[in-house]
Amino acid sequence: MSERDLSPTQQRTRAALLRAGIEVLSNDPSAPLGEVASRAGVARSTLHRYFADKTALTAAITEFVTAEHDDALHRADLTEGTGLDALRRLALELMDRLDVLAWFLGPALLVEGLHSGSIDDMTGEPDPAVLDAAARGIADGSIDPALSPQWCESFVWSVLFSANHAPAASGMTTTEARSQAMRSLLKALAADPAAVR
Amino acid sequence: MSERDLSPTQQRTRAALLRAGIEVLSNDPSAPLGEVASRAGVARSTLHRYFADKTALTAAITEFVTAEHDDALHRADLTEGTGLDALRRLALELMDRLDVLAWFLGPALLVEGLHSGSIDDMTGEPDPAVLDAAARGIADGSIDPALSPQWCESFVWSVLFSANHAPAASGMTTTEARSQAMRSLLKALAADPAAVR
DNA sequence: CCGAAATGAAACATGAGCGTCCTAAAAAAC
DNA sequence: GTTTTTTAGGACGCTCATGTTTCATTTCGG
Repeated sequence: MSERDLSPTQQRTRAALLRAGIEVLSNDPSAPLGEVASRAGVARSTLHRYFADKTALTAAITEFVTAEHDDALHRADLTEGTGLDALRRLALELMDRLDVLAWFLGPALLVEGLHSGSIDDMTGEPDPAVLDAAARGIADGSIDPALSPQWCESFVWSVLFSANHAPAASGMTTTEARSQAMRSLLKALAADPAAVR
Repeated sequence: MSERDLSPTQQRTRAALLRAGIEVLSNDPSAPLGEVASRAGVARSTLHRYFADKTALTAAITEFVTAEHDDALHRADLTEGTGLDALRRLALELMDRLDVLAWFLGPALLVEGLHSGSIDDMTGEPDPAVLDAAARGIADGSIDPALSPQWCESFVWSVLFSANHAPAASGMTTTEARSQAMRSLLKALAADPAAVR
């Protein structure tokens, strides 16, 4: 009861609402629903016709973003090549979806809107595939053995966060931020940082 | 009208409220004020006696955290030594204050609670002293010339963010996270990453 | 121990966002 | 061009956090 069984028209408005929800709620999780609606170019009542609750909206958004994340994970093909190369491909894929994945960098880290609003629930998403790739990288000598797989994953997201906010915060362009982010990421993770072109 | 002219008793409750405010509101900026009060072990009316508005509370918190940040900046003595060493000292000082500086890593980045709640207001705090140190590091050959000063600063905060959340997200200890964070930071920024012990 | 200061607890009015519902208008499908 | 679908634009009651006020109680200072 989430996506199919919708007319083409409905699918587009639904998609617009999800996009708007990500844009608005990523910057201010407590923003009124009316703001999401107007951002989507839609009346508040219409939003409510597609998503009953605010929780229903956030759940749908999370589902949507998760799908995008899974797609990135799939295309990165983490089981291929050295561990470092896998994480490099992953970071590149994730960067191409930063506008959507901002959802994971904003409210999801703090509120984790799905279930509860409680404090200290498991923030972020420790993905086993990423942990495996990092562990493999440490084993195959491509990733710095002084780093733990958990840190590697956390660090990847940290760099993505910076790459996403740096353009707005300081005055650098998106491409500048991304290239420097990739360089910083690889140098930090590599067992042999000098080999980073 | 902010801190002095307070009895010792009042100073302690005020400090407790600020601490509680940081703890609670950093994780959920839209948390009820009653939650802040109870966290401080104080009645909601008492909180309101110290801070009229919610904006007054957040402003006082920001002032308090900013003071702590300035102190870290002072102790780091950014004008001393190479640029990379300066940033290293800065990161260490900031890490010792992560519990307080979490305020800058959470709501302040998104809501920037002081003035408006609008979107795309200047997120974060581009500090000229840090930019200068980074620029000096690039000039003196200690910092990777492929990185811009703006990115260096953004990256420092990014790593701090990760060091703060990694323990909760994955299962690593605080000391693990901090040591790996420092290593990652230095390797990424250094012009000669191999020289990082 | 006693006056002053500080707090706890509760009641209260207010406003904002939410969720529901309804009707006329617009847009799409045929 | 007509029918069906989808939307806009409200009105409405509800909940909840907020901010204010008052009064009894506790704690502090000398």
